Amino acid sequence: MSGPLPRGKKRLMSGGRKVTIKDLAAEMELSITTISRALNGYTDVGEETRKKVVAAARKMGYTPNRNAQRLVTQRSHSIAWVQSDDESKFTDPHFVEVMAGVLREAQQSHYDIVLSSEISERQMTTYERYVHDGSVDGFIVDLPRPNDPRITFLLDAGVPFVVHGREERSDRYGWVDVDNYGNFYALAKLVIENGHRKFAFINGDERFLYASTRRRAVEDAVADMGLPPETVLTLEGTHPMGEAGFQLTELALADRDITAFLYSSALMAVEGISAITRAGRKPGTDALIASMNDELRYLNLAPLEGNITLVRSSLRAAGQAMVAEVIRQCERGTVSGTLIPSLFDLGTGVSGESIKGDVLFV
Amino acid sequence: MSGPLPRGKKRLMSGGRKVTIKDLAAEMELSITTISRALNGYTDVGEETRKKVVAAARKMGYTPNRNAQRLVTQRSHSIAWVQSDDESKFTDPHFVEVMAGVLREAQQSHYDIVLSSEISERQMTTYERYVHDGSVDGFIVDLPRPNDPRITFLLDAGVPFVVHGREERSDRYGWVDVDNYGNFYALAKLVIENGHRKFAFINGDERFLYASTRRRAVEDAVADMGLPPETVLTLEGTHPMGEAGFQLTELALADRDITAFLYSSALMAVEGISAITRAGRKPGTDALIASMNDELRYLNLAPLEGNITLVRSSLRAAGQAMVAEVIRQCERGTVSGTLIPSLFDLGTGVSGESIKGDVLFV
DNA sequence: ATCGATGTCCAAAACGTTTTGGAAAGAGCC
DNA sequence: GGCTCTTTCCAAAACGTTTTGGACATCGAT
Repeated sequence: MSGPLPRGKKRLMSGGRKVTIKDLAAEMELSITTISRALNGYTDVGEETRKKVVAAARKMGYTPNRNAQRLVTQRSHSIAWVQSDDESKFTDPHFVEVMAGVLREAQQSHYDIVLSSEISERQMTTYERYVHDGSVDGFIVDLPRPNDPRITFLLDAGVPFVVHGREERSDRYGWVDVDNYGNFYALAKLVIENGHRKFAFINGDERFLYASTRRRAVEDAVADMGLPPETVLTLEGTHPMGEAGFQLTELALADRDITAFLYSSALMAVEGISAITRAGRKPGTDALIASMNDELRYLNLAPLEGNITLVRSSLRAAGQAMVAEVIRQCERGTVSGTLIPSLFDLGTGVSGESIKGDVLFV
Repeated sequence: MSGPLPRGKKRLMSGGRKVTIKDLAAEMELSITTISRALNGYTDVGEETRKKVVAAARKMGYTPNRNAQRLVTQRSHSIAWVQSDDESKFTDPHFVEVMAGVLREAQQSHYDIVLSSEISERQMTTYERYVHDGSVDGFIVDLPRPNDPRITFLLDAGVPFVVHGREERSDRYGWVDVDNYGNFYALAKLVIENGHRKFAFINGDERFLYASTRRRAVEDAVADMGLPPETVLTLEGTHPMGEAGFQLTELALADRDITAFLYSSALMAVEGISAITRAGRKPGTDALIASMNDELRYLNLAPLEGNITLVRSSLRAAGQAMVAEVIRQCERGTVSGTLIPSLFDLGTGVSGESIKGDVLFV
């Protein structure tokens, strides 16, 4: 009992070769032109022939060779996402959340995501290579910094890309962003309006624009409310992890005048809350807690519900929007910005009464 | 003052075309054969010409078209990693840790990682497509289940792949794994040898092999030590997140006979410890805590140091080993398994004395 | 009958590489 | 001078598609 191995679908020609368009053309006694055009839905092939071609293609297990397609069409249907290989950034849980959105949208649009990591110094060479060797059609740029060289390069190269965030040049490129300024201005205002005269702001890494923007927003709010700059104690977490949230909160707790805590990330907020609890204070009543909530799937905020004021925004939605934007640029040539909506969930303030606030939706 | 835009490096020919090997050949008055062979380090081109070719290629900014190379060589230098789109699995922080290793190794070996997510039902179509359209050379298979259809398919297709874990067929494919059985057998034995007669085992999702193997190991250890099965209360976390660690520990705390807690993941352990603390017991003295430690970068275990027995193993190293294995299969045709080492860090037991144990390194 | 549309089909070129199978020139040897 | 061996180069084929620019009927209208 020897012979060819039984396979679910036959996908190989005799000799172990994969089925090509030529095999299909020979089998059907048609030209490869007709096969190609039938499969790609052109109108210049008869309805009956098209059906037969599609059927035969399925039967023989024909799948067009992606690299041949890419070579001739000059489009790869792939998007690059280059990560910096720095410990702090890369293992950030926020990243996974964005990625979930990126991958979902890519899958639905039949694009591939080419992911790579590279140490900062050599990152630009990776971008150059991808631009010039035709392996991707566009780029996703994450966590922009001021005057980000990646943006400079991509703008100059004239290649499609999207940035997760805005800076000076954001009218010239595609971006997806949350209203960092508006959200944190509103949060700081909320804190002050609820009677707090000194509060801590546990921020993210201010080398990144999202964090420096948030600091500016909080400081502006303090100033606009006619309070002195010392009203807010801003502490910078060099990476947005829980660890920093705990330590920085302990630092802030040393100042007994501080009655409210504003966090840049819910990940830091939960750790901060555990520091506050350990210090013998009750979050939500002894201290007002407010935070950005990026909807990290593995972070359970339910136990805190009601005791914390959150401005919720989906990083996953941002990921989806980014891929959609790059694809639009590739296929329609349009460039646009997308603001991801934020939703306010008000919690409780000092001695448990619920927070007053007018901003419910941004 | 009009004219061509100044560029750092000229990479385009007049007309905006990218520099091809033909342009380079024309410029140098050599054949494209010679250019190609010079650039690829063949010995049949003179040393002087090679130097000149390399210099000219750099000067003109020539980068070989990846898709043309792929078409003619029939190798893509890419590896696919298909994720299931299920919430629970995909947002697992352990995944990011593995990915860090995967990307680092891929970058060093000049391979691209093509990442995609797909709902379970349609996952196999994605695999089929990647196998047949030539877009990748091999696959990474994550979190295998018993009789995993992905393994069946890839084995049948005869394409390079590596699995993060072992099952019945693991002598026929490349794998990378930690000694789940050995580690958890040793941990359970340690718990029992230190005098505990009833303990909880907070396991991961037992639909996955790593978790069912761990359960088997723990149960075997209990039996081998001559104790009844009720000695261990195994609780299954449907996903290996903190949340489950908290809730399942609370469940186990209801049984006052339980004096030790064994966790499948440090992520669950920290949450469990917070539940134990909340219940008024002191981890490390009132209760023995033991756990697997996958070295998640964002998880700070320092505060627990000394009070928890950990078996440490790097998921990042596993990621690196996986990529290396797939590449070896592609380039050398060899298939092999790699066991990632584990290190025991002993903590303290009941009333604070340090844990007794003979297994220090697996 | 002729002409222009219309509906189907196809041969050949093109995409940018690598590889195969030599060719040409010189060196060394008898 | 003829022979082989090396060194250095190259023309042409091949990889598997898509696209261009027709060809060839058929059909209606003139």
